[in-house]
Amino acid sequence: MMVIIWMTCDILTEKMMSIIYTAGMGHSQSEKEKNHQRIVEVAARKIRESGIDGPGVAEIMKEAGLTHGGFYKHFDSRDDLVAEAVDAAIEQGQSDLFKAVEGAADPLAAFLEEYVSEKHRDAPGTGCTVVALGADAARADPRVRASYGAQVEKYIAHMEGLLGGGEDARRKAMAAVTSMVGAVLISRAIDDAELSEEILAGVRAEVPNL
Amino acid sequence: MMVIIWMTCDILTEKMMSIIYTAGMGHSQSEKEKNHQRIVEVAARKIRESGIDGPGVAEIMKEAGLTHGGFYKHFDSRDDLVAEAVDAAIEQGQSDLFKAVEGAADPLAAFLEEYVSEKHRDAPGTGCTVVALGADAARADPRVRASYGAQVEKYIAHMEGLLGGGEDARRKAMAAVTSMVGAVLISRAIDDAELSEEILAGVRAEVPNL
DNA sequence: ATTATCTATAGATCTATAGATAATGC
DNA sequence: ATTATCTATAGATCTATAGATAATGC
Repeated sequence: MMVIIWMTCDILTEKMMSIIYTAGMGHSQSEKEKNHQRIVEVAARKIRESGIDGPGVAEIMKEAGLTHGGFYKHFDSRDDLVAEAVDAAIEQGQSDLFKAVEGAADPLAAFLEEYVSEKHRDAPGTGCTVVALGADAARADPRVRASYGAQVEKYIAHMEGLLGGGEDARRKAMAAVTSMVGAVLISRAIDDAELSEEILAGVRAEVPNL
Repeated sequence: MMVIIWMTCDILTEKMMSIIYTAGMGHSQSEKEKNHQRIVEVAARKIRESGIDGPGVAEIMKEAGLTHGGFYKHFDSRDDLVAEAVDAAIEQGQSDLFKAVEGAADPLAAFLEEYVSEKHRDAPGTGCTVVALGADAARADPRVRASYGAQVEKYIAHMEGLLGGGEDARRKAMAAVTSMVGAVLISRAIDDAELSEEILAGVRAEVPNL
């Protein structure tokens, strides 16, 4: 999408010209970096929505405002994009989550309300990658599996802190994380809206009792 | 695969001829039913291993000992096969699970040891469909989502019984089922073998404390 | 005659590449 | 001159179909 801004002043500096032209054509190095980042961001959303094999290269490029032929000047292969996109998806999903709960009076309750929610269920494209990749991750590139594993470990450590010490806090944290991930996964899959909500509410209520 | 048995006796009855021929050629109605069932069974395993979109029609037919052209005399579309295969996968996975734990002294412990196990983790093709379809189910045909939801409800009801009554038994059962599903899902995806086993062991140990 | 399966292929994908085009940056 | 992107296409899929072949079953 190219937006042309007509200016009433008579002089366009070289810099301004450059920005306007490259916004549409994109042949400078700084534009390439922005394009690269946009491709990754589009892919990070679409693979969470449609699975790792879901979106094609042409579809991703089109949504990033480019044609599919240019893709291979940015990435050696589709798998390379996926590896980058999974990392971006993990980072964005975690960052949004932590931002939403920071400073909460009851951090555990806030974390559960944010994660085990209908809002999260209905927005896989911007949500947690551990849920969204589901069974895909087990069949994916080693890089994807490594990133996935690191993120799971991070969630467990975070939950261990929220559940407040104790001898078997780590074990409880693993039960909590698996339950939260399972709840969002299942709530997305089932067609019975009532059961879907009941499962989310049930897990939100039970995890603090672990 | 066609096995021809050479017999030393001189007389082959019509019935015997029929069996030998149709085993290879398969043009009788009873053979068609067997072929249909074999296609469904192969698909039920392969979609749990590779996802709903994973195996192609040709690949499934080949593994069932047929050529891909004949597929559409058995099913109107690939989606129709998937809907049937998901039901078969759910039935087989549940049946194997319940058979393995029936008559156990401690039914809850037996259920957990069977489900939240490395054996289950390493055999998705014959395991629980709720885990194996993961995020695929959310994007699938309404028939698949309906079957998936019914199976989740069945697991919750079963777990409610195992956790032994109580006021919030159903809520605890939902936490238990989501944790079990999440644990097997995550244990399959991560590349760190130690963490994978730790998560399974942790959930096995914590679910009875719910 | 009917039908279950086979061979062959149409038409629609999808990943990746080749060569042209139009910009940047020395 | 270099390079980021574009158009066009090769080659490999995949679903679905058409018509031939070889069996069943009246």
